[in-house]
Order: sequence, then C-alpha cells, then structure tokens
Amino acid sequence: MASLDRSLIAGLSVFEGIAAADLDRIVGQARSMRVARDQPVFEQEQEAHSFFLLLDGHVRVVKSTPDGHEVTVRYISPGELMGIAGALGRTTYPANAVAAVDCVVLAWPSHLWPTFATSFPSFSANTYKMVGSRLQDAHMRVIEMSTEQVEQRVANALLKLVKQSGRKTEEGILIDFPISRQDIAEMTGTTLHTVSRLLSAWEDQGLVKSGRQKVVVVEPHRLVVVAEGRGSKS
Amino acid sequence: MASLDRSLIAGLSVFEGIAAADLDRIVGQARSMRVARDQPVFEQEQEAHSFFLLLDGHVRVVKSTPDGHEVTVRYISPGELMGIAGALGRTTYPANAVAAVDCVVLAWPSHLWPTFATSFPSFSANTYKMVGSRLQDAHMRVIEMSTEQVEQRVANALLKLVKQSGRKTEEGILIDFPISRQDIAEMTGTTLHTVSRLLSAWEDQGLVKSGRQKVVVVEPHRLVVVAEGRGSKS
DNA sequence: GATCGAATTTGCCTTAGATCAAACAGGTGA
DNA sequence: TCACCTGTTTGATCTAAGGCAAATTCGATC
Repeated sequence: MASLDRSLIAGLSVFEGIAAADLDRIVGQARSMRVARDQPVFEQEQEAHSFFLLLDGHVRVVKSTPDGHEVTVRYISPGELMGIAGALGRTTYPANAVAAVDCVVLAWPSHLWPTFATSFPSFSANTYKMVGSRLQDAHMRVIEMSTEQVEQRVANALLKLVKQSGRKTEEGILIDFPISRQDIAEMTGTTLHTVSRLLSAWEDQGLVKSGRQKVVVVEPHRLVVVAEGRGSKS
Repeated sequence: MASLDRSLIAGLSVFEGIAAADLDRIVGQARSMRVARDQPVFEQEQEAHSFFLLLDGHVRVVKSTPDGHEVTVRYISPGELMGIAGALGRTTYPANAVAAVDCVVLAWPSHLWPTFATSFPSFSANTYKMVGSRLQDAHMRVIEMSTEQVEQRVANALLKLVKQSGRKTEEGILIDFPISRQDIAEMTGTTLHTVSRLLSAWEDQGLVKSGRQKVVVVEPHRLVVVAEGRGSKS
C-alpha cells in the first residue's frame, strides 16, 4: 500500500491547529480505501469498528425505517468526517453511508478515538464543533419540515447542494454528482413525482436546467426567492 | 446564598464516574437560581455566557423562525444539561429555553467548559454522549416528519412525554407539567385544531383523558398501536 | 359569584400534495 | 443498431389536514 502523506489532510478544517508531526502520527494510523459508486462505506446497525474521512467523492447518508421508507440525512463532501459514532458514545452506526460516486476515504479504527481526543485537543474540539453544526442542521431540517411547504424545501435542498458541491459551468451551477428526483425527494420528505413537477416548472421559468440524474441551477437568486416562500404565486 | 452540596448532582448520569472531591469542585463553581414559570432560562441568539443543569422543574426549548413560527425542539427534565452551546463551538444559544413550571437550575460560566472537559474526562464523555443522543433524536424527528402522518406523530409525542415526565395516577399516566394543545402542535408540526380533534377522538375511545393544559394517557398500549400506524381505520 | 380572557371544541370548506396510472426518454450492453 | 431497464414526465383523482369561523368551557381575578 502506498504510504500516506500528511498533505492529504493538512488544511482540512477538522485538522486545523494541529502540528505537522501530529498530522503524521494521525495519518500514519489510517488505512486508505476506495469505494466504488453505490457501494456502502458503512451500514446502519453495524458494529462501528472505524471512523472515516472522505478524501474524494461524495457520500450519501441514509436512514431506513422499519416500514421501508428511506430518508437522506445528509451528503458528505470531501474533507468531512463520517461514521464518528464512537465519539458520541454509540457502538453501532446510526445510518447507511453509500458512495454517490467512486470515492477515496481514510479509515481509522474506532478504538483510536479516545487517544486522539486526549492527544490532539484541537482535533477533538474541531470534531465536536462539527457535531454541533450537524445538530444545528438537523434542527433546521425539523423546522423546515414543520413550517415550510414542499416547494420551499426542495428549493432549499438544491441551494444547499449547490453551496456544498456546486461546480460552475457555462449553463449555471452544476450539482457535481449524479442525483435523481428520487434522491431529492428523500432529502425533502416528498415524492419523486412532486419533485419532477417542480423541476419542470422551474425549468420553464428558466430557474434550472435538469436531466437524468443531473441538476444545474441557472438562477440561484430567483431560487432563493422561492425558498423564502415568496415564489410567484400568480 | 445557601452553599451548594454535591448531593445535588451526585447520581445524575452526566456526572457518572466522577470522584466525590471533583463533584465538590464542580458544584462549588456553580450558581443556583430559580426561574419562575414562563420565564426564560436563556434566549436564542443571546451570548452564551453560561451552561445550565436543570435540578427541578421542566424547561421547553423552542426555536422561533423569522416568519413567526415556533417549533418546540425538546423538553428538558431534571438532571439534564442545557445551553451547552460552548461545548459545541457556538458563541450564542441556538434556541429559547423557557420554564414550563417554576424551576431550579445550576449555572456555570461557559468559560469553565474547557477546563471541566480536560479535568474531568468522564464529564466530557458523558456530555458528548448526551449530545450524540440528541443528534439521534433530531434525526428521528426528521424521519417522523418525512414518513409519518400527523396522528402517528402526535401519538409518538405523547408517548415520549409520558416516558420522560409521566406520573402515575389512578386515572392513568399524567404528563407532569402544564401542556396545551398549542404546545403539542408545536412539537409535532401541526395545528392546535388538529391536536384537539385527535385528543377528542382518543378520549371517546378511552385512550386518554385530557383537560385544560393537561393530558393523562389512560391506555399507553393502544396509543403505541396508533403511533405505529395501524390505528383502527374503521 | 359575576366577569373576562385564554384554552378548547367543532363544523364546514379548501387545498397542497400524495397516489394511481400510463406514456416517454436516454443510456448501456448485446 | 436495437432492446431494455431505469429514470422521468405528466395527467387525473383523492384525501389528510390546514384555514376559517363561531360557540363553549374552564379558571383566575376582582
């Protein structure tokens, strides 16, 4: 296996404030792995043997309910940690993580977490800061679900994806991984039919351009207007 | 001010695994305060100067949206921490916390957190474990909002309240603080009208007994059936 | 005990969005 | 090049639950 270099992780916000030598020690204990598109990184209820850092690609985190519904919790972008169940006192993963595209991830055995946390206090502080913002996110989701209607939620979801993984093209801002109507529906608590109708309507108005597993946001500004609830109700 | 005793906090799960002498040191730096019913413990966007432990009473944590909606995030029971924004890298409180009844709380200045975290590792571990379970909770809420219908969500909310703050009476299990239809609506993302209709229907079926700001669950078992989605659709 | 305000109940109507159904691409592999 | 599978579009209903309005009840206060 090629030896891993600290340059892989230097500069990531989770590792901010950590000395170069320490970064080496951290990276030295990681195992790097490739995960092919649509393959799992870890699975719900499984023993949480490792925690992960996404180096390249995009990972979808999904919870399945007993009655067969799937809810997308979040998308992970390069540089983010995932599967940190151990740091929160869990022994199993709370959700499925599947690669949205071919991915490269680093994995550390979970039992290293306590050592890392005490040896590298800024690592632990940064991690808990991230946990804090995920908690914040989750609360925002609850609030959205309680107070906004589907149109606004879908607009918000697209804007979030654009901010997180948007790539500029001549047409507009492309969401940089394959994403289906069904995926968007699972992020927003609606059905693929409704998402399809919304995208069609927005396409007619020139807000977005979309195709099979692909969405390009042409006019983010106007999408923000929709997200805020004063979309043109004629 | 009466001197505070470690017996106040010994035995609480957050302080599990901490030596008696350390408990003294921790309690010694707290300030105890009373909060009258309907008064705030802390407020959204406010500078997070302190974190709190609820000793007695019940606190409702509510988020307000710009457009005037209120969403209840959770109820805090005695023994739980709240306002730990600092531990998660925030400088302001993310929500309003208001006393549902007259309360007694301990408060520590936020700047003590880092010291506490390093001096009492099990305190920090316990706290993050609790954060983990709140994150879990929040995700469960999102899933409920996405996949269940109002009837199930309201049933679930009542069951959660019963588990958390139920007190046995001859009639059934009483939710041990004043709670209005509106409050329940804000917990479940619906309207007080719908909650009222549901409670009326359940009362007719003998599932609950309810009155002004009061709910008694008479038959938890049958409420569980409703919560799981196979309530008697005649 | 009379009064007043807040909480609750209920009926009726409306509607956002789910469900059902069917047709329609656009890639991929043979 | 064609066939096929998966993702998408669009139309036609249907319904859970929200909105509106009005009556009612319960407690607290004077």
